[in-house]
Amino acid sequence: MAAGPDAYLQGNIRLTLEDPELWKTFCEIGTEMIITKPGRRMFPHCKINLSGLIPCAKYILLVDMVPEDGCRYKWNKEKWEVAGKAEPQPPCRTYLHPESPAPGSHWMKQSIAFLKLKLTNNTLDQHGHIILHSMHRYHPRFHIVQAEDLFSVRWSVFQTFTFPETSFTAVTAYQNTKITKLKIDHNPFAKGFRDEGTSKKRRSNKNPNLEKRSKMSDMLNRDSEEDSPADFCRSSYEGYDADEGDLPKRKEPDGVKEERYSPWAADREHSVRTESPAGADPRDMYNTEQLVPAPASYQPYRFHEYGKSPSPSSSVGSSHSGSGRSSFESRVPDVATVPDHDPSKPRTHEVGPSPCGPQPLPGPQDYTGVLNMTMSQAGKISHHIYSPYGAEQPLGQWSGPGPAQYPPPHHLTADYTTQAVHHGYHHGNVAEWSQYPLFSYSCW
DNA sequence: TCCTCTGACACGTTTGAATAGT
DNA sequence: AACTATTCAAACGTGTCAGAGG
Repeated sequence: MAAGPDAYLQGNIRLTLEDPELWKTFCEIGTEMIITKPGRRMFPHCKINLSGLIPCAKYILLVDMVPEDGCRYKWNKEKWEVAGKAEPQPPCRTYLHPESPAPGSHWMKQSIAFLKLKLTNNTLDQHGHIILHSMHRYHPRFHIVQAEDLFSVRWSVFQTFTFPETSFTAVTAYQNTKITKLKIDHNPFAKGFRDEGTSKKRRSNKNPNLEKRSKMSDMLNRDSEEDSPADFCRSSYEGYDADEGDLPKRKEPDGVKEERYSPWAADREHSVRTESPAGADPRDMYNTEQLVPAPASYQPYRFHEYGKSPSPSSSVGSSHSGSGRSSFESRVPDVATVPDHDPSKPRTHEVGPSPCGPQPLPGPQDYTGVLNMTMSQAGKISHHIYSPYGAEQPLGQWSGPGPAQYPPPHHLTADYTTQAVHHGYHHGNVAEWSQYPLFSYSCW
């Protein structure tokens, strides 16, 4: 797949985010994603390109959401402010791409969209949507697992990719009118709300509030013309770092180009990646999280490279090429390996929170998912894998929708889950990985 | 009073079955 | 009879808005 020339070669697998410019546009303002009880799709969508896979080997693609930090936020007069500590994490769920598992050739031949991924704030959700807290910040992680089926995933290599520009704040109603406008402008489903749209009827009925919105919209239009993205960013997040001394520092280093991006992204890069001890565990050689090299502004925040960073020139150069795509390649050998799994090791919190890792989350974490899996360790996992095509399909009913040309996946075992959590992601961000299990739920 | 969340609503897109045409 | 193109309605995905509730 044509990853842009900005993709620097770090390994075999290259993952490219589609529409990075759109993502960045949102990110600069502070992306918000609506979460609803029945579940809401993301916009922009998570859409990626993959290359460097072994054409005949099968892979499984997964997405999950991880908190950016341990804070809750509030929208106060045109900017986000910290509003206290985060609520206990809801059950962590993982979205399995409906076509998984499929050969590398299949994944590489076209873009891979996670269109049906839905976000919800309903902690009792029965549809397998990803559960998030409103007014909290998250970012998606993309996982690529080489595995013949979901059973063999346990022995496979995880490769995880994140894109700084995809971080967002979960909300039940849009807070920033600039985001609303952007969504309306870019989401075809919201065409009816565009100014030039045909829905004058509705808009002409405006109440004072609506009028205010309209004015705001006009202002926004002007803003868009007059303000640089950096200004956008600053206007939304000013004062945000000054609120709580013990909360993650949000201020950008002076003169760093990160100013172009929202503190969401930049902050995460600081807290999660920059200071992580690299390659502390030999297993890291097989399990990595890849921070996608983004435009130059992200460079200082590049995630640890296990002591073998690509030359800055190559990465910087690539990031400037403006290919219109964020991409990243994994350096991890693209082969299935058997993790050095020691079942006697503690399952959770086996390593104390790294001082370099993300802010520890407050309060008791909800490990429902992990517990489900762990308790069923002797056999197949007992929790459900949900399918939008058959809501109540129990685990094991993986007869996939659509691409039935691929053998139906098998079961995930509990052991697999714990491995995924404690081996698949055992690297510098130990606290993060151990707190956010990968496979408490799967769905498609 | 403020903030957050919810559900009904209008409007647009997507999807798939039914029908017509070749 | 088989295939393709078109039509149409239902389902679905959006943001808006008023009101509930803490």
